[in-house]
Amino acid sequence: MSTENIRVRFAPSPTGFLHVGGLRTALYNVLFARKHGGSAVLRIEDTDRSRYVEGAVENLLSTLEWAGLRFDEGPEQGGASGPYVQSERSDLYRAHAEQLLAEGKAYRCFCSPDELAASRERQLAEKKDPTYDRRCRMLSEAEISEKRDAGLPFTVRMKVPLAGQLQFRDLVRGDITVHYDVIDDQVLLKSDGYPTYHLANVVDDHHMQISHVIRGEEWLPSTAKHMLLYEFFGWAPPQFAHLPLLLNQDRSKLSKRQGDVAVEDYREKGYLPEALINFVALLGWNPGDDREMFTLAELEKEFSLERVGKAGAVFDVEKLKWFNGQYLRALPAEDLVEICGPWMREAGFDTTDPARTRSVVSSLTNYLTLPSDITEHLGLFTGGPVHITGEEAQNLVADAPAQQVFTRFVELAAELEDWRGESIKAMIKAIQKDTGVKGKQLFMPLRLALTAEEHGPDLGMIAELLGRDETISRIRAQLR
RNA sequence: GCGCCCAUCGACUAGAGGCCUAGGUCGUCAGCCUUUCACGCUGAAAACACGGGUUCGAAUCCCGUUGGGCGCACCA
Repeated sequence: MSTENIRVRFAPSPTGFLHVGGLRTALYNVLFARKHGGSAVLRIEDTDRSRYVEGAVENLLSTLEWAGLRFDEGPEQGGASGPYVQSERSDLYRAHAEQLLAEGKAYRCFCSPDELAASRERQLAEKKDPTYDRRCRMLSEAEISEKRDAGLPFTVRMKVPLAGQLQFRDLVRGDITVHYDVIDDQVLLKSDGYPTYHLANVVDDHHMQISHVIRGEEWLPSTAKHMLLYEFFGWAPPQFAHLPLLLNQDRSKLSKRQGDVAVEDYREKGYLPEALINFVALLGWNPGDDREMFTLAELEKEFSLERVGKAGAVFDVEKLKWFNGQYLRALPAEDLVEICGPWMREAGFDTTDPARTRSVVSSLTNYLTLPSDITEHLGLFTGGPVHITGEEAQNLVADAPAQQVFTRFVELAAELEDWRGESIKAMIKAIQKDTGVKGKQLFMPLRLALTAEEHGPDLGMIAELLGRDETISRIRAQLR
């Protein structure tokens, strides 16, 4: 593939939060740009005033930054093709609509939204395809002037050829053919003067010199309209690559109501950006071999559109969790402490002693998929009397061998020189020797006495973190 | 309804006519490791939607069927 002047864009509309599908689209765009030494442009598509959401742009930017995706041009960093917010480019779209009007490639439509809606319903009722009947396309000059003089609001529609077909090549799907007779006379300019997506994205992609349009498959059917517009304007179209959709468990387009779809949701739950990126990168793309763990930098080297699949991919949170656990466990201890800290404090755990906090986190690392999971295990190290529930467990602690172990434990623990995991374990070995109790009979009562749980991290570590006094007191509490 | 697109284990996927007794990963199950659990390790079950072609030979090419998705807004 030619590498000169590769320019791609990610063009979200700020209607709320960044969708994970959007994240993947942004990722693939950035990867493609980096791979080919090109530029990644971020463009805000906010031409729908009615869907404006306060703070959505800021949120979008901060989320992309969190994910580690950097753009070369955009509303924040600027660039030679700005402005990068469509609502600030209205004049440009209007001028181009005027040009099409002047050249007879578009026409004014005075039909009101209500009329159109009624017409649509009528057609649906008659089981016909809901298409615009093009009545305003036949308007005479006189009729047009009359309506304009009357101050009737109008939209600008593109004049789609009545017959024939159009073909274009998609980088992931190959040649695609669309017949003109199924394409509506698409509205290009709304009556409020703002452009529709179709006009704005073509005009902007051209003026921003976008070489490759990498976007979701939901745009595939309307790409024909875009190709036609390029033709109308006499511009060379960019290359298109339509990515397979991200799907719910039931294989419908990934949406809310069926789990989290906002990147922010995952961020708040404690997923690491590295894990999300790695996971989402593999939804529709693969390196061609068995590797699965990829950093952003590695992806930038490996990515290619040729290896993007065509079929939709189900967003499987289970695998995302696995990735997150992998990345969490690979983290340096200090980083993990930092990440888990807020969750621990929120759960009421005292993290003022750095060494102790670090030990607690380290002992629990293997139990974590999400950093918040740590709160479920903190009880092991917090004060208070231990309540052993369950008949079997209670019997185990009350049994003679256990009592022997406890007695000896208390004796030795009081004299143990340094209270560390290793030496505590050695001490337990000594207890085994002294009492003759071993294996499960030895360890389980101790574990129960200290934590009331049958499972958990290394006993020596737990005792160390509990501290000598607390450990002894808990064992004493079980003495009969 | 019409149009476009898609179709390999439950999920993500490898596979570009013989290398396929269909490979890897998540999940599931079993074993090992461990005082226990978790982590880790080893192994197992698990898929080419169906029907026709083409070919000496098809998961791979063609056609059809079925299934699924998306689109058909003065939303993007």
